[in-house]
Amino acid sequence: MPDTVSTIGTDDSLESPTLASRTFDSIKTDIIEGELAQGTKIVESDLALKYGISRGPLREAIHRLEQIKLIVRVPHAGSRVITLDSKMMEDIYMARESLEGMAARLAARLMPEDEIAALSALLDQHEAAIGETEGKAYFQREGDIDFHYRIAAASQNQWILENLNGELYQLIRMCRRQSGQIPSRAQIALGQHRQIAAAISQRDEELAEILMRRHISGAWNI
Amino acid sequence: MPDTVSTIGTDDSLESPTLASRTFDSIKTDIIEGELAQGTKIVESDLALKYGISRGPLREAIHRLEQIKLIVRVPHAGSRVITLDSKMMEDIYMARESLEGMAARLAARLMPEDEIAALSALLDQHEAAIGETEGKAYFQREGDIDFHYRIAAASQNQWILENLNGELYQLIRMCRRQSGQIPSRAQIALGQHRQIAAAISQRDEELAEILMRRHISGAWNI
DNA sequence: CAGCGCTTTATTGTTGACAATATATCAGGA
DNA sequence: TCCTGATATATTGTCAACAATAAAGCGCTG
Repeated sequence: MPDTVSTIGTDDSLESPTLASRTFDSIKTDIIEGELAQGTKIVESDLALKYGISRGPLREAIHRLEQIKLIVRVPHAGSRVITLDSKMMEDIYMARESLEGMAARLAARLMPEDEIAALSALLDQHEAAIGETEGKAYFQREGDIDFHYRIAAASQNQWILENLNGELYQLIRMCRRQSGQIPSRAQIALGQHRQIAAAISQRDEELAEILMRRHISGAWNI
Repeated sequence: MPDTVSTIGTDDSLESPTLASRTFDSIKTDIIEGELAQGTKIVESDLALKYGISRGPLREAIHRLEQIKLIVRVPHAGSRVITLDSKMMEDIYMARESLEGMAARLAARLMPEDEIAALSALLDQHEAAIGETEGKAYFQREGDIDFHYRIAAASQNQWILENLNGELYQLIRMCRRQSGQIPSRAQIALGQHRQIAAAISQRDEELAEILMRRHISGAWNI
């Protein structure tokens, strides 16, 4: 399942044109992957040394990471890797619920027919993947985000898309990856996805929004 | 109406501890106020000279402004002040609608009784202000945001609060201030605010959310 | 005269040194 | 012993010079 699945859009563009940009990507994955543990103190000189760059670009990378909320920074004192707690995750899931609900509504209004068909095909892929252990792991980790990403993109709302991709999905990925919580609800989630896709296909905005919100709030599962 | 009204929380903290921070605030208000016109090319050396600082902190300020979406920046090419178009404002209002709807729902669940009373008092102030020309101008410009801010704060959802305050309200203020569009619906808006406050007071989450969403989407008026 | 390519210029990206601030260490007194 | 205060250290904030990139200007050729 090569190309239909790589739409995750995390801006991990290979070969960014600027040092700060590349470093930003590196640190970001390091944090999400858990290589840089939660709460770790970030010392600019150390990291600059580690990545073999000067403090200037590194500082820019840190600032961007702060905006993404992967790093918390207090002036003159320093910065630390964020520590996820359940309150924060709850906040994030609620924001996501409302935003993705709206995205689903807009998608029902605006998604082109061919994209709806592609969405359906994606769900077929997922269904095929469930059952195979490898496929299952994939499905529950990254692949599933694809479904949500496509709906966000179909909303044609730049602000919602950027915030979901840029911030919320990152934090959710990080939480997943590190708590190792693999929500074994693949079958249920797939069914809900199918319902949502159906609502979009029928251009039922109201239903699409309700189903998406229920899907997110009810499960804490992407 | 001194202290009950100054809760706008734009982080324009007088005497920020760092140069970059102060410069960020300055440029931000310059852009919102229209002093720096939309689409203006930002030249780092020029601005650094203008504000009497080095390019380092200025760059940090620019990056932060980029995150707030007040500046758009293309690598190696330069940055320009954002130019608001109706599509962007529509996106923003839809995001706001969903986010503030959720905030209203949470506020209905969590807002302490005394804050609800204060909210009511605020609306009384607003009512008194309507009619006086000065008060009217104030009400329709900044004061009204106060109502929405308090609900966002009462949601106790950090993510929603930060995004509303940090980004969305700024852009809306900018749009208002520059298009000079003073929506003369003060009376209607006040009535809707009262309804929302009532729903919160009765702890009716569903209704609070619906009313808030209708208030925002129906009017494009804060 | 239009279009292409080179050279020049302006602007951004990067660097290492310096200044300012906060944290940690340690001595002294209650 | 524990707290208070000053000193020392480490870390961040700021600066000015340097390198790299992209845009502008110019001559050349068809």
